Amino acid sequence: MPALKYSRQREAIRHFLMTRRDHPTADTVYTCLREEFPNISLGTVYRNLTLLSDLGEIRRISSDSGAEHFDGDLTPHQHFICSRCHRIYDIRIDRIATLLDDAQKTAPGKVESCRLNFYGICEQCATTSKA
Amino acid sequence: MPALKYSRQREAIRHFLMTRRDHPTADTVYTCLREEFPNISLGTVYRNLTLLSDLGEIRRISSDSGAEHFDGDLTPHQHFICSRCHRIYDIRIDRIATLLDDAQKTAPGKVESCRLNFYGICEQCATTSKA
DNA sequence: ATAGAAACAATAACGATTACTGATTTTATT
DNA sequence: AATAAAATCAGTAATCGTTATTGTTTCTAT
Repeated sequence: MPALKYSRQREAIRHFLMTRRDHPTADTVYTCLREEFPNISLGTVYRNLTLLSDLGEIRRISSDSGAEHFDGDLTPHQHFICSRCHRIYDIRIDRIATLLDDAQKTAPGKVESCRLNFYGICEQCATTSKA
Repeated sequence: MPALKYSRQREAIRHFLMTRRDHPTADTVYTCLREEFPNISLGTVYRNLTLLSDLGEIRRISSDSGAEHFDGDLTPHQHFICSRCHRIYDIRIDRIATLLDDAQKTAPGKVESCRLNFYGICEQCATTSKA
């Protein structure tokens, strides 16, 4: 692990994610940051997103359906993903620790974390489709 | 939903997945089926994998780290994914129904299913890295 | 046997991500 | 403050997984 050197771009990416309640993709981060850094590169965004998530400062959400999403909220929570519009909502479940214990009983290795996504149709899609 | 017409390729793909205990990617399916169908196309494999998972006859596993994996085992189970070698192991957790109920309490929509993956280092990787 | 529809093989196209290159910024040292 | 080494950058090309297209083959119902 090489020493991290400060970079304005990385700080901006981190800050951007912290202030968002949704879960942007790399491309969204890129597009939004171009206002502050008109010639930031998409490669820079990807590199720093990977860096930050390796450091555990942001979370990576594999939402399935194309691109990965990123989450600056590190408090323990899960996601409800709408199967129609693919929006990602935060939800909170207790008992995650118990889940990990349960899994450890039969897992062929040391269980370190879990990822728990729920799927369904969100209220917004449910109401609009009734029309 | 158009009527499904029989195809030898699709049956072979289904059968292949049923007889595997690991969780092959589309590319693995493709490579292995080429022994039986020397000029099967990768597009055919993808199309039928999508078809079968839409029909609910196989499961799609978003393992993160590149390609998607497919699982012919429909019995309720979860996966333990090694963060080092990315192998996917089956594990079984009860209480999934309870989880869905919990999620429904705060979810902004109708919860239909969940995907629960556990992450860690598998025993095989743990022992080999000690060397 | 035959005609229409669905599935096919082959290949091109696509979107997301990574790798490469030479220029710029940061940091440590004078 | 000037400078040198190293990390990071912007820009771009390349890669990878997947999907779409096209003209041919295979099913299935008549």
